[in-house]
Amino acid sequence: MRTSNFLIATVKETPSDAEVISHQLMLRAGMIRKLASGLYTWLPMGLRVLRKVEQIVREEMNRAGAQEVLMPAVQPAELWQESGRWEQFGPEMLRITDRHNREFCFGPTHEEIITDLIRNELRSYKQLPANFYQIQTKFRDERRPRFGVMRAREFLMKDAYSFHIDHASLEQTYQLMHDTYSRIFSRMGLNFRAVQADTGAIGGSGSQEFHVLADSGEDAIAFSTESNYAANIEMAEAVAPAAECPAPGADIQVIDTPEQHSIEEVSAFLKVDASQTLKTLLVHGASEEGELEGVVALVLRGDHELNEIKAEKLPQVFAPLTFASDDDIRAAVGCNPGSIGPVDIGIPVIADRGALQVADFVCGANEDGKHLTGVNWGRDLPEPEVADIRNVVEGDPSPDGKGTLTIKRGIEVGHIFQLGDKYSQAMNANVLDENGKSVVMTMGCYGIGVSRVVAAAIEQNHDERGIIWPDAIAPFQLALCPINMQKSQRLREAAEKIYTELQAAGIEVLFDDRGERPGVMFADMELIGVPHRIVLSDRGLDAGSFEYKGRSDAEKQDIPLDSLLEFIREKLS
RNA sequence: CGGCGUGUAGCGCAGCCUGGUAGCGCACUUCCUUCGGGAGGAAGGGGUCGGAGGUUCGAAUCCUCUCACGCCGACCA
Repeated sequence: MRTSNFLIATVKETPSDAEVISHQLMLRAGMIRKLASGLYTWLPMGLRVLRKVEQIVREEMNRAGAQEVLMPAVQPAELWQESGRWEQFGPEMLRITDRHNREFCFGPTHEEIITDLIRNELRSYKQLPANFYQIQTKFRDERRPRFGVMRAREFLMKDAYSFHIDHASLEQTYQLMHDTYSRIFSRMGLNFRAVQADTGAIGGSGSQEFHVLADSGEDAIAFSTESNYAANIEMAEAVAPAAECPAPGADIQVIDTPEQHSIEEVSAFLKVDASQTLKTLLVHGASEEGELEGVVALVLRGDHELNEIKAEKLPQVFAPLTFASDDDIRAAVGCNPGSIGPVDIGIPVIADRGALQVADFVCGANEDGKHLTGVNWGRDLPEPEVADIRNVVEGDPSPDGKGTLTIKRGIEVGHIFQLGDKYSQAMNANVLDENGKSVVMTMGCYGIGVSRVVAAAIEQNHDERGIIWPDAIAPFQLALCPINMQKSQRLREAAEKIYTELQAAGIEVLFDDRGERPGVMFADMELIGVPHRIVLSDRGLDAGSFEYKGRSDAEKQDIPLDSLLEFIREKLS
C-alpha cells in the first residue's frame, strides 16, 4: 500500500476528551473517529487491525470445529419475551419500534436468536455437539461509555453458542473453547490470563474470563502467589481466617463523635485502626418471593469493601442491589448515615466473615453523633448471620489454600460460559436422544470483544512515541521510507523496485511515497506502530545498504541491499 | 441516574468576568528556500461562537430554556 493512496490521518495533538492511552493513540494514529458517545467510525488504518484480530479469531474458531453464521443485529421482541429477558434486561437494551408498531431491539447478545434457529434446525442427538459463531456488531446502551472502543456502545463481538446432549459434552467443548481462546490471545502476542468469573446477566453455571493484563484495566483480578488460582475480584472468595476471634477485653461504651461520619474520620478521631471498626451498610431487602421488602444491614470490617456481586446473591438482599436512601435509613434505624451500627439495630444483620473476627470493635450507636467502643459479638449483641460479602484484598489467603493473593488489573477481552439449559429450557430447544425421547439441549456460550482487543493490545504495547503492534495484528508489517525520493530518480527507482519485490514476497508494506521530510515519516510510522521499518537513501545506495529498525529496537542497523528480502523474511518469521 | 464541567475553523485553545471589527497555534492551499527526527518565510482559504428564546441601540460575552459531549460518583454509614 502506498501512503499516497491510503488515509494517513495522524494528528499531533491529543484530543482533549480521550482519557486512556489506547483511546488517545487510536485517535492520534488515525484509526478511529468518534461519531457520538460510544459510537466510532473505523478509518482504514484502524479497520486493518480490526480485520486482523477478526481473522485470527475466525481461523481458530474454524480450527476448533465451530461453524460461522451471521445473525441479524435487529431482533424481534417476541423471542426475548419468550426467554423472559425482555423485561429483565433493563435500559442497556436499545429498543426500537418499526412502522407497524412492532417492537424490536438492537441485539446486545444473541442467545435467543441462536436458540430459536437451532430448535428449528436440529432434531437429533446425532447432530450434536454443534458450535456456531458469528463476528457481528452488538449494541449495549452503556450507562457511561468511555475509553473509546474499550467501552463503546456499539462494538464488534465474536459470539459462539454450543449445543449438547448432556453436560459432559458441554464440558468438553467448554474446555476446547478455553484452549482455543488461549491460542487466539497467544497468537495476538498478548499477555493474558484466564480467571474464574461471575456469570452476570447471561446466566448459567461455570464461567471464565480472559483478561489482558494492563494497569488501566477496569477489572481487578486476584492471583495466588503459590498456585495458578486466578479469579475476578467479583468472584474471589474471602476465606475465613483460621484464628478464633479474640476474647473481649474491654467494656462497651458510648462515645460522643460529633460530625464524625466516615470510617476514616471515626478511626482518626478515636485513634484506632480502621480494622478495629465495623461499618454497617443498609441495602434494600427481599422477601422470600424476591420482592422488595424492608432494609437489611450488612456489616464489614472498617477497612474492607463490600462486594456487591456477592451481596446481591444473598436471598435476603434485593437484586439488583441498591443502597437504602437517607430517608430509608432514618425510618429504619432512627439516625443518619454515619452513625449506624449492628447493636440493637432492629433489622436483619448479615456480617462478613472478617467482621466476626474483631473483638472490642468500634461501630455506630444508631444515634446521631455517637459511636460505641469495646463492642463484642455474642456478649453485646447476638452472633449475626455470616456470609462472604467483601472484596478480597492483597495478602488474603488464596481460596485454594495455597499461598496468598495479589491483585492486578485486567481488561476483559473474552468470556466463556457453561449456560446449561437456561435458554433451551425456556425456549423449548429439544432433540430426540437415542431412545427417541425428547431432551432439552445443554448450551455453552463464548464471547470475544473483537474491537476491545484492539484497544487492549495498545494498552499493553505502546511507548511515548506511539503504538507498538505485535506483528500478528499490525496494520502493516513493514514501513518503507525513502528519503528525498522526489529529488533522486535513482532512489525512486530503487524504492519502487524494492516495494514491488516485498509485495511479491507477500509482505504487507506501507510505502511512504508522500515525499514528506524524514522526521514526519518516522514520527507517523512510529505513532501508527508499524513493527518494522526500512529507510532508503542516496547515501545508502552509494554504500550498497539500507537501514533497518524494529519499532522497539534501540538502534538502527545498516544491512547490505542485496540481502534485503532474506533479512526481512528472517525478521518477520 | 446524581454531581461537576465543557461546547468559539478539521484539531488544540484564548476571548466571556467588565456587551461594541471573532482571534492564536497546528492542519489545509499557492510560491520561495530547506531536506536524516514532526523545517523557515511570504501570501491565502476556512466560523449559523451547540440550538432556541429573551434583555439591549448593539450579544460569543448578560438571562432563561434546551441539546450534545466529557469527567467524577453511584462504597455512605
